[in-house]
Amino acid sequence: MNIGEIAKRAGVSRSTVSYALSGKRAVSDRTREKIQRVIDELGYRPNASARALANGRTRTIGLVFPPAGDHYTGMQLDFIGSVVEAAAANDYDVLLSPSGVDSDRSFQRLLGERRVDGAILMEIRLQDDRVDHLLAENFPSVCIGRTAQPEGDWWVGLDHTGLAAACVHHLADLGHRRIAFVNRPERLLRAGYESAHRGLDGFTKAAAERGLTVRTYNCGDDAPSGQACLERILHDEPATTALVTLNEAALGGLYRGLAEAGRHVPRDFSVTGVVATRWAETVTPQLTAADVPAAQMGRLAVELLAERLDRPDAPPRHHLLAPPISLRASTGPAGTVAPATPGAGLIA
Amino acid sequence: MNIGEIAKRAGVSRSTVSYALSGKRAVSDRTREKIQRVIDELGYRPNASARALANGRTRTIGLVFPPAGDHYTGMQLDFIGSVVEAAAANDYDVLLSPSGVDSDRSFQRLLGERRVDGAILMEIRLQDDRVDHLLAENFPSVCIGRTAQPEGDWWVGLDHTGLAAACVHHLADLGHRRIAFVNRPERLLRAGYESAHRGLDGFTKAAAERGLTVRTYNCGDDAPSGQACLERILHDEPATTALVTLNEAALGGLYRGLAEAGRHVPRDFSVTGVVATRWAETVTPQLTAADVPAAQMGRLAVELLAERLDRPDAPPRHHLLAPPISLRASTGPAGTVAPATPGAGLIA
DNA sequence: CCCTTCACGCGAACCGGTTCGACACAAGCG
DNA sequence: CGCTTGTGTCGAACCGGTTCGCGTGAAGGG
Repeated sequence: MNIGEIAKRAGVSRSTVSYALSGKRAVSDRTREKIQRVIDELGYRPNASARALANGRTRTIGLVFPPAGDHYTGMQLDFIGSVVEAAAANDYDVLLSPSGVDSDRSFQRLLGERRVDGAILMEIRLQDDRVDHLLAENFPSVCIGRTAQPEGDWWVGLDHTGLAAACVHHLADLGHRRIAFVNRPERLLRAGYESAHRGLDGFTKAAAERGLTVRTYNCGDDAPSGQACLERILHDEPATTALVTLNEAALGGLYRGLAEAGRHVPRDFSVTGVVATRWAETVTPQLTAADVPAAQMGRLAVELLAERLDRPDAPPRHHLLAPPISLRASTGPAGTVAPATPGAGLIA
Repeated sequence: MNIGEIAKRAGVSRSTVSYALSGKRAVSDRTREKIQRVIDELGYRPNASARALANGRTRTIGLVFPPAGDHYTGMQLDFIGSVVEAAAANDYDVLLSPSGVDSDRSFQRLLGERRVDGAILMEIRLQDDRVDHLLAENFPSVCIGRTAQPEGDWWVGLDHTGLAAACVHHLADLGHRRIAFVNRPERLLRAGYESAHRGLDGFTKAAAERGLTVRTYNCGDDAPSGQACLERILHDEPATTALVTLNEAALGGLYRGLAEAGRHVPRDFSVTGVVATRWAETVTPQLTAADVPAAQMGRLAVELLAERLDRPDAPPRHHLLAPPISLRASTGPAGTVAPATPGAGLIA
């Protein structure tokens, strides 16, 4: 079931079969039909490895998606799904690599052994050795996220600074004066995760601008951590009336903490942040949040990469997205009422 | 940067380099070291396509994960993550294919073009043409889930029938007499999705055994659908006091619906089902549920596949898992109190 | 001292495609 | 009729590895 077998049965040479398939040279209708008949009959499909070896293209892209922590977040799932689908639409396969750093074995396999034509990197850090490495080698890649110096690179990014700031302004406009910021885990912040840093920056600056009293927290990527974090927030400053979060995995826990503290959302306490639509709609009340347009970002990343692969010396391109805040049900005016006490939130 | 270049610089033949690397024939220490030095210096890594072509193994496995609907569910994410990690531990890469059926282009690429050594299939249907196809071709594969006739195949499955029944018994033991079943979307049930069918079966039979009054529902894989579904449940039978669900994506919506109907969980209404730990802990109150041990299942699937690849004519193996129900906070005794009225759930 | 044995290395063939140069043949032109 | 042009096909080389058979030289045994 290889090209030689097809050639033999069709009574032509291997090269003619190849040309009939690729169309790169003219083949007479009669010959082509004869070949096609044999191919259909035998269900022949050209071997991908042989083809990749011969023409240097694997038609596979690598998706480097390090686990953010012990597990994956819902947002990562959305990215993966959208990348895979966009890739399939462009006739690319997607190879997954759970690599966090340059030196990971899986990263080496993907790139060093040329298993992929190009790569899409997720979970970008401000200083990212993977990105540096690829840039130095001029290896075709596109980042979902951007480093501290993204100039000259290809990426699709989210304006975390602006989004976090927008959340602050939204709350300030509603009259909130004491708000908390619930970030990703400290480990990720220390590692230099872009969203954690830029989000914190945007939050801090906007809060200063508006003269708000703020505290910032790191919180594990899971519901129990979220609950614990909320308890800490109310313990540190009971007069807090709102929070902004980037941590969608903790969201359920934050809500639970509020419920247990007797704070009714949104009457006694407003919650907002940067969270993908799908997850924002899962909680009760639905979260007013800046959307993370994961599907769009995945698609854009694949399209940029496809372009870069087609024209190896095209100038770098990028997309910086700043989606709007979707107003749902989790924010409201800072009450003129006194800080809630347990039970106060219970009058429907 | 190919093996010939290395050979030239080390002053040996290409075959010697190959043997030095693979260890399949003796190479003198002196020669090996000389070769190794050149390799380290140039950062050489053998080309994966060439290697795959030569020895017929790609060291890549395919993960076929059709989107369950418009999007992916959290459980799928857990499977993907665990498969990727287990594969990396076994020195395999993972190629993703969003194929639902046999004839999908991506499925053809993966298998027909021999991009992968073997495949792991997710989202199995009772009658599944992908599985039939692979079985007929004796293509090395392992299913996460099982078809109606799983004998003779390789799979890792969950005893959905037993788990759904266990949920029913748990609720019946607590005194609930009227319970609802919230299944996956009707489209998936009609398509023959294993979990939807076996879960429904187990639920129905156990309920009959216990003489319960039940209604079953299909529900979209998202929170708004869950909320709508819950409204329908209470509209159809206001005396319903509990529900069992397989639909983790709808869970947030079910809870919201209960809250809006003024039913307090677990005092007025019990909720349980089959849901992965991570997601069960996200909702408030945390869900009492049969765990879906996704990490373990992914790992087992990879291990089975690795075994099958190493020994092509090993007899079929499988694992049927029946995890216990984790008691959390969402179920309680059927109240002797009258059905809740709005507001009644608010006395903390 | 000769013959066997073994360790080590080399060249060639092969995996299954793609692609280039050459060639045969027919058609078109003066 | 000879010459150019164009069309369709073929053979060979190549991509970058792996593997088999063989040759060489040194060591070991009788």
